[in-house]
Amino acid sequence: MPELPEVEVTRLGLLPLLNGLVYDVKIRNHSLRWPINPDLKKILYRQELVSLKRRGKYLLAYFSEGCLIIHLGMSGKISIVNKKKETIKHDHVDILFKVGEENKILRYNDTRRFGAVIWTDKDPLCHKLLNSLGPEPLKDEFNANYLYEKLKLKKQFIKSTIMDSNVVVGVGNIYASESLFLAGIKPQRQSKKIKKREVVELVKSIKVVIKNAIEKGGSTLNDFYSVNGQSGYFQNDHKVYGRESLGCMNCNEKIYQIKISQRSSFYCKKCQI
DNA sequence: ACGGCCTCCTGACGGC
DNA sequence: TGCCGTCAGGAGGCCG
Repeated sequence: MPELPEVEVTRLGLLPLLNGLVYDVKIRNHSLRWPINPDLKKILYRQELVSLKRRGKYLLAYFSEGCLIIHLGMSGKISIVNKKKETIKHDHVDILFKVGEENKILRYNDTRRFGAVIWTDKDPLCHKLLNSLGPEPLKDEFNANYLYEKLKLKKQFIKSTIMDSNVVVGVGNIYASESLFLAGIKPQRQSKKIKKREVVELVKSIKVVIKNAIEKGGSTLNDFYSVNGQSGYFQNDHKVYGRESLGCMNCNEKIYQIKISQRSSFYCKKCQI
């Protein structure tokens, strides 16, 4: 599920845990992408959750003495539950908080276990997983001049480049196809051959696509508490992703599906040059 | 340094 | 019904 918008929606959903004190940690399965620190319970005990930030698709839970870096991988979900809620398959981690008079549990579920829960007592932005990340797509540092300079050096396909988190964070497989469609650029164009005026469109498109998705996700934020963190933005709204052999929403020509670096990519041969 | 490929893992789905 | 291949929203790591 999680592309950047989903992670941002998750972050917002966790805000009610702020200022909570950890009184227990339960780890049912340590083997995520990297093994969870076996001392995590000892480490987090009595620490306060001070702030919740996001960098790309990484969720940063700052505690009094360090930071928990959480990545949702392909199938990770976080929800807030209470003690009565029974665990289901793949509920790997619970962090139990006392927030004011209430007990609240942060529950991490991840079917495929490509996600990560990493403790660091240093600045998480200096962690090797985060220290070379590119700009956030919605910030001004991500602009046409910046991207054009990056693309100038790149031989790879444009779709691969915009999905490279060292170029810009948060553009996943869906939004890469969607942004390129909106910008009128074929996913298999060589990056260095994209004209400046096309880069201007591409940057605009990425910002629009990401912003829309966050808004959609935000509109289902109420579900966060009641169900299990899943939000509803994901379903429709895709102009090309998953629409192979259907009619293009602009011109009605058929949408093609190709593989680029093993990932499905969708585009319209007529609308994208 | 770069880019392309493989990999981790579970589950859903389609074809035979 | 079952078995097998393929595919899935990520991204680090390895190799040429």
